[in-house]
Amino acid sequence: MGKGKWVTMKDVADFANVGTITVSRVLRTPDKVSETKRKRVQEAIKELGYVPDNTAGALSSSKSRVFGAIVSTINDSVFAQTLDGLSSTLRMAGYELLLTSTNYDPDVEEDALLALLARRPDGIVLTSTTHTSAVTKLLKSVRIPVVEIWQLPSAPLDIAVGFSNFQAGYDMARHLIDEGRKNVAFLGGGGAEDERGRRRRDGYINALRDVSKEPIMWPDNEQSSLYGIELGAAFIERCFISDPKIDAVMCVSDQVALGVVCEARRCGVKVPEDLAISGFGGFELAKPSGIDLTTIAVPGKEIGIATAKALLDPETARDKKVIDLGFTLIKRGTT
Amino acid sequence: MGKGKWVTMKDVADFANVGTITVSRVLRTPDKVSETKRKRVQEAIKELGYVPDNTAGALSSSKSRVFGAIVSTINDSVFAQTLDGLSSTLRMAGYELLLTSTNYDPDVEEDALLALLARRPDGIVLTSTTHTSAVTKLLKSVRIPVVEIWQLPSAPLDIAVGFSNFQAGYDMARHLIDEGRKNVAFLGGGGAEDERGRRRRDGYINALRDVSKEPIMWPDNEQSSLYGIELGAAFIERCFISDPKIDAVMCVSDQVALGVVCEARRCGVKVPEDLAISGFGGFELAKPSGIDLTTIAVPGKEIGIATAKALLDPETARDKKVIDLGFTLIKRGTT
DNA sequence: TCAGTTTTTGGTATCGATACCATTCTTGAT
DNA sequence: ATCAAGAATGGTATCGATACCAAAAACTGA
Repeated sequence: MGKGKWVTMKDVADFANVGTITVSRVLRTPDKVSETKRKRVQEAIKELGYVPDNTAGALSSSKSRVFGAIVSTINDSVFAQTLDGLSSTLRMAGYELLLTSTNYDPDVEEDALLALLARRPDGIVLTSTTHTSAVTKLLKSVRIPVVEIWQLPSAPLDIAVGFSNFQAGYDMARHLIDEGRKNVAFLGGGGAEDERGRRRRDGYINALRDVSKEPIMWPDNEQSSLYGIELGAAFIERCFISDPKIDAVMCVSDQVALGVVCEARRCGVKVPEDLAISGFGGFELAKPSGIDLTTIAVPGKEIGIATAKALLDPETARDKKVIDLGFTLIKRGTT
Repeated sequence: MGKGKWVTMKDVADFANVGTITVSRVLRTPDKVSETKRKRVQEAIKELGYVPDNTAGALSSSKSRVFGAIVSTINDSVFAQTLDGLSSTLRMAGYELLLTSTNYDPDVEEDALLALLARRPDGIVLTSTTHTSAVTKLLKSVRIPVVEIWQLPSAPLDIAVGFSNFQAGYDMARHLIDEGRKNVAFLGGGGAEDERGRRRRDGYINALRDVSKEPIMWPDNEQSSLYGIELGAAFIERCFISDPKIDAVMCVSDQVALGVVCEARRCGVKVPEDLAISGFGGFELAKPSGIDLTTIAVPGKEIGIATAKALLDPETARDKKVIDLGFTLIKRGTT
């Protein structure tokens, strides 16, 4: 009890007058132990304040009961939902999550992966779908489930959980066109670091081509340092004002759309009469927020939960390989 | 090379014709090995694709090179910044982060802590400062650094890194009063789950008392299910309109403030003439966003970095025990 | 009652690294 | 040339659990 060292399984076994293996069984397969001994052991555990040592267990069973995740950034509310769903589902099953972020740097991904593998995780989650060749090679050589999430890759390494960003972009563009908009612009998504946003933009481009329209994209300069709300605000002033034929803008994210909506209100632009606005992400900008934004709701938490299930039961998940959870286009007041 | 089993240190040693311990030293203390052997070992490592097994290392050295973090929720952009800073700083030092979220449930915290301790982390990070007695007892008995972050506790268990929410609330209230506002309201922060918000509200209450004013708090009903932007939007309609003497509102968060600003614009309320608005959090609602919100910027990332340093060098950190990183009141256009 | 199962239990080897100690090899000073 | 001090290297025990196998106990049906 806190002599500076941890209580070991042997201490518990001696205290309860059983073999160590019996203690182990009480913890892992309680129904294989007689009730008498089970109770005695459980009391001993409580009495001594025993906390099992998983590192030792991992070594001998080669099951770490830990999963590793490499995310581009934690700093994104939709990723965060996924992590929340993932981590809580895993913990209920007795697993933990080892988390690393790369800040969108593929070289970091390689380092991070090596560091994770050194912990011998029972599975790996990746949010990026483009990897260096070293990463791909490593992932193919390990015999653990690898789940790529969010963006569905064309050729999954193992299992993929997510939805099609391309389709999301396509559907939203079609929605705006179907609403009678003549000149639909796309705002954001040009940055090299945002692969998912680019896919949505590709979907938009294809939708416009399908109705023989030329896409209008802003900012055209890929170097633009604006993002989020600021980008949305800048759009009104620097693009919409100077190009008044635009009657709808499809934003790469809800954040951006929020900026557009607020700035439009400030400048007296009527929404949706003068300008229809749509976002992407779908979180808390519904009617009661006063924004009432048309958007695409993404199953962030569901992706986390489905990923956890795939990790815990990879065989079943591999039957499908690609688990498409879809998305929901929510029409609200801004279109 | 992927026969289904991992390459072990012994394989590398045999390949390079050295003892296993030499391989170990090449990885951990390279300058204690002669250059000849070091190079030979490094080549062998690359050749065989050796990835060290940290679970084994942790067992024999009783250093896991993993830190555990228990956060209330990942789903909060300011926490996320901290996690980003924490995780990247730790990884540069060769450590990883084991992450668990409690969803604000103290009972979950206890479970999560036990699960973490089973992994024998080298240190623990907690975002909550109120713990069950079982948790406190456990944390006191372990001989590893425990860092409580964000809200500075009055009696830290070990080390604390953060800032004073009370002071932040106090300072912002004083700012509004100094700007000549007569009736400053506080919006949000009543919920039992949001301890930090409550502290800010306490600071606000004290500031008003100091100038002999009665605090105005909304929603008074603690059960209100509104939060975030929606709460902000609701304030205008349900509180401000019916109580026009209010000339300033101090919001518990930037999210809430954003809702107020947008809804105020929509309803034609002049900001800041009719209503001054302030937020809390300080992220990307500056001038270019079109919102230009007065707020308190919180050193989210710095907290993460300082926490990492404290974990890596607890002795130095314990000299201070409480590391107050402060905050910055940023006056902008809404006040 | 007894052989044949099934259930419960424990002993011992093992996982893959590091700690500790002992040994060998350098190096430099005398 | 010799010895002492220090650097480099390796052998073996060890960390704390689980796997595997074997033994003991309990149960079954004829």
